[in-house]
Amino acid sequence: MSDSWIDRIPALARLEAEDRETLLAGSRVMALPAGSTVFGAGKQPQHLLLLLEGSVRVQQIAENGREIVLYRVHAGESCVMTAACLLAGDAYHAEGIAETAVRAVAVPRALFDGLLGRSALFRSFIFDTYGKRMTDLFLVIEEIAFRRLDIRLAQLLLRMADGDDAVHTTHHQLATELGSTREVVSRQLQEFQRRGWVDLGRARVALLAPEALRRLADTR
Amino acid sequence: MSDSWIDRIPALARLEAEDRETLLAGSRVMALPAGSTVFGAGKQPQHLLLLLEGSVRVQQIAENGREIVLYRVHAGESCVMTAACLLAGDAYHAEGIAETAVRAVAVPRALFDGLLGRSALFRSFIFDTYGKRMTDLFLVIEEIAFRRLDIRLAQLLLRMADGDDAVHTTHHQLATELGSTREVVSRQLQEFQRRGWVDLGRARVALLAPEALRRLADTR
DNA sequence: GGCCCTCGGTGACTTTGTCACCGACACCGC
DNA sequence: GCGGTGTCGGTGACAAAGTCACCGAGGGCC
Repeated sequence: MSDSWIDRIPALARLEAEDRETLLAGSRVMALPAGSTVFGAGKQPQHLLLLLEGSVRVQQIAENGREIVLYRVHAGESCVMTAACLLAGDAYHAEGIAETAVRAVAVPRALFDGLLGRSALFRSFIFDTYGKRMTDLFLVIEEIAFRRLDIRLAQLLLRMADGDDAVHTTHHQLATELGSTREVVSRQLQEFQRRGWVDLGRARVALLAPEALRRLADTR
Repeated sequence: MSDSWIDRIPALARLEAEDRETLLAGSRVMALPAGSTVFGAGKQPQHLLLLLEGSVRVQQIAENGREIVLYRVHAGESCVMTAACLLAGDAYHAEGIAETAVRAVAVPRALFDGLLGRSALFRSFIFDTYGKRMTDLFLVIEEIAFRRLDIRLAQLLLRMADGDDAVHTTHHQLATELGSTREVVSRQLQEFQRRGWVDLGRARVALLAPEALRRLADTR
């Protein structure tokens, strides 16, 4: 039991030996290719997912086709959405997509509930993520309801930039991150380009003046 | 122990005698006047709240003063926000306001965690509310990001109407429910009035043609 | 009556979203 | 190389929503 997947999740590495054994014995490690649908779209999961590697993008899709990214689940985190909708028996209103190849642990429902009962550590691990997701959603609401798009776009570009100050993403993807539409994002990017702040290519935005973007991003 | 506040919460009425006693002994019933701030605005609570009577409106406020109602906690429900932010140690991003006079039970943190461990029933009670809140937030995001305001306003009016097809609310309050602004709501209401669907008075909207509003509310 | 605060109406303007359409580019098979 | 096909992004015209500044009407209170 010395070197198992449990040690990849810091919050769980300190589980008591007994709980650790139960978790290891009862759960199953699975691999998912990039782009696969982890949950949602009607599928009713029977497991709690713990992410070991990769990241999962959770997004909502409206019937008119517009999408918005809600939050991301990263390695070492649990996907409480599955837990909540599982235990509450509620239908999904969002879907999870593997952004990269993903390795995850599937914990069956009964084991999940049992561990919640036995281990205070496991409980606080789960509740932590819960609170985090909640906070994420509050932030999303605040952004789309109250903040200007140009400011949010500037922030997004800075956040997504690689070491060479370039963003390799389509306008459509940027729009989805912001809960907006391609046309609006395109026009805003053109405005940035007109000001000499960025250079636009196919599925690529080069940041020529990150400081200017930063100034905009920092405005209230 | 025959007739206590626990019996007001159906999900907890079936708690085992022992847990029931612990909960009764360790928690405290409190009363709050209408309009008081239940949580938020920097206050860090040390209790989980269970609502016995009344309702609490949870809303977010931006620095520019715009507000949006996120969800409501009703009698018989727990305010998991307090729990989550409590256990995660996270700061509040929302505030809870008593809409009516409120009677609630404050469960200390240690007792809350203990019960989570001992009682599967209590766990599922808490997780149910968690899932419900999550779903509420998804709905809010979908609404403000993707749905037309006139449709949402029509739905809101129908939902808030009393027995006489009248809504006793200011335009500002309606705007807060929708995450919009007073001017926009005012103009939309005037459009409804122009069509003969409503009659407007001070802090009052009379629904003259609920069927017409219903038709609008039902459009995709 | 005078004061003050809340409530709502209004015009001019900006920002954001929608719709329909178009051309440029990349990849693929031949 | 050539043509086909799908993705990507540019565009104009317009509609919906939000912003700003200001105004007047009502209602409670001294």
